[in-house]
Amino acid sequence: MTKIKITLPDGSIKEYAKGITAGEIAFDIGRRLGQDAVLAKINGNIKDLSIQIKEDSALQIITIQDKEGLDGFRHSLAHLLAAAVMELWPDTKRTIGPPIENGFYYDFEFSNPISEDDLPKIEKKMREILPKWDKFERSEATAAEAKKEYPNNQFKHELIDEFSKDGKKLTFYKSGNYSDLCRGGHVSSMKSVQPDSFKLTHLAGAYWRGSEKNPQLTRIYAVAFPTKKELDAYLKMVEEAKKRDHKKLGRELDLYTTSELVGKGLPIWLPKGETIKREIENFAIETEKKAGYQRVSTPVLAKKELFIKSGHIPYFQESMFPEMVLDDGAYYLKAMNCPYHHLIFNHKTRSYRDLPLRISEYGLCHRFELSGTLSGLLRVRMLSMNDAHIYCKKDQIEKEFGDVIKMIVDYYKTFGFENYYFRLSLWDPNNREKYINEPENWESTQEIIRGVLKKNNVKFEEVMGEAAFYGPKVDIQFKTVTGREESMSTIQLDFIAKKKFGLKYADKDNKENNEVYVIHRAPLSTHERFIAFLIEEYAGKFPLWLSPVQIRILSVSDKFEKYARKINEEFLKNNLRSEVDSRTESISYKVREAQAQKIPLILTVGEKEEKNGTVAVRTIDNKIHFGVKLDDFLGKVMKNIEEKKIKVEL
RNA sequence: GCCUCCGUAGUUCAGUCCGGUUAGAAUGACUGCCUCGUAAGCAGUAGGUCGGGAGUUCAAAUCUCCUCGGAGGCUCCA
Repeated sequence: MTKIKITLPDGSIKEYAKGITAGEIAFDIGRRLGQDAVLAKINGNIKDLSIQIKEDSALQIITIQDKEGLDGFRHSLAHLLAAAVMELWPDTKRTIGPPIENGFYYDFEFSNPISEDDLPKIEKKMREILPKWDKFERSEATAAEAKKEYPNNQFKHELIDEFSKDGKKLTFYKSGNYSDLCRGGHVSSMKSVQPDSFKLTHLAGAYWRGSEKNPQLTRIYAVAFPTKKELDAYLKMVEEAKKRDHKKLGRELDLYTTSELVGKGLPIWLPKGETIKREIENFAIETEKKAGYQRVSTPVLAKKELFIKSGHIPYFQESMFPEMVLDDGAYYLKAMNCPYHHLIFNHKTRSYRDLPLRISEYGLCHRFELSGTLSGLLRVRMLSMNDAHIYCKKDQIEKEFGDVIKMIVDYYKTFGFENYYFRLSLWDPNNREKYINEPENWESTQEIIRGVLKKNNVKFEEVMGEAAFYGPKVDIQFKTVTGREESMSTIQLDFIAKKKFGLKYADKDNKENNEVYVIHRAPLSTHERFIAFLIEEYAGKFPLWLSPVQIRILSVSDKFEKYARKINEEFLKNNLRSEVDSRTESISYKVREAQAQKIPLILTVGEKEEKNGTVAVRTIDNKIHFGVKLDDFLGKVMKNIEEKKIKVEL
């Protein structure tokens, strides 16, 4: 029999009979590896373990510990879920069941709707079936054969037609007596799967193939980890994350509220939330001033004609609040600031010397977002945008774009964000009707932006077909503590505004030039979303400069109230946000309450402090510093705020 | 907008499945006592048309329908 040489990841070479499967090799290397094996990477390509190897190859066994292996494990459980559902409700139409970040899901069309109360029943059935399963057996089928497996299931038929294009063979995988159309990627044996390593979590509606034009299916979500220990750890982490939820903390810390009488997606900022908002806004004003921006403010309403001119009507109309008809025409609430800024650009004759012109505003916009998408402060209908538009020539794009990226990185550094990456959204040249027809502009500006990202050495990925219709953009993606990914900041290049608004300037030779590029940017997102991120990122423990109450002074008893008031006056004079708690409660009680309010500096004053002109300081990390000289304290606090430090050190 | 789930004092929750005394608790608020040294002193008082509306019933927080609001998904997006 012919032998083949297999090179393993550690560089060692083993000889096997030609036609051996990767799964057999895994068992040959070690029993444990054989059990944990999920997939094989042969010469860099992910393959099924049952694939026969017929020539000299490099082989890496992928186990449940690897990303691909974990996916295989989760996907195997998706098969099990479908099997359980099909046993319980045989006339259900099954569709697809991929692995996802912490588990998997499977989409079904049930003939009678199920409810979340059915999940334990399904879970029980899965555990009943599990011991009857072992290896996944691969088989091939033609489209006609495959369709027979799914009578009346138009979803599977659609997939079969698609996958069998060009006469390709379809593959089925079977374990126990459950078989499903599948391209592979499973655990080598279900015997290695622990019955308590997964949990069905919730139901959700999901459109077939992600399009709202298609029927809506019932999606069953599950979490799954190789061991119960890991599953429990994950569930615990989710519980912890819930404690940081900005909706919960926003209420507990009196930052914002909502009212049915006002309407959904319309938060009401309370004094403490407003303080944070104002601090962030002041920071932005300061930063933008240094960066050469000019600040404006524009009305929240405008006539319909403005938004027709900008093209937002009808293109963006369904995301705008409906028109208000008055005696002199129809008005709309603005959903964006750009049209106004373009008018500002146009309000006088511009020269090349004016460029780049940077116009900024914290503009209050209103967008009629679908009610189902609203969520706390993360998705709202009232948006306080940290907006600005940069009007520049093509040869200035690189510098301006780069400066905005630097500004964003600096902002994030100040706020202490680390969990983010840049996403460059490009046009799709094969889908041209979606985009403004300026192929050369698309290609050249995308190249400029890509270069800027590389030059700034930031982590970024590229996505084709995600650009706005008027130009490429860069979004900065951020992961919330609950694991959801959201866009935080955005920079967009626009080469349609110049046409819509006839933007132009006089060139050096006094010729009219219409090549005005607009950069839209919102580094600090909207106040609403940004503060939602901050609350969760800091778990409500804001840095001193942002804290709504920076200092609370607790008097040990009535006798020391006067001293407490005196130092409070001193703090207030220095523009600090300080208050006195002189209630005749125990010190423990007052400390507890101040801690719950996450006040960064809790000062206690009694006999010793009054006599020595000192304070006892309790910092947010629960450390107590006794006998701190008042002047020292004040100096350190002022410096900390000035430098926008994240932590307080005394 | 669509799917699943949820809505009871300011807040967190019990009671809802299986309709039946004046709807409970904790915490917060208020009043009084306590004058207190670093995460909860003691006592009392007020606070709820059970999100809103309609229906079924002798009787509805509880069952049905509509509606408003919220959560998680889908689609969309800062």
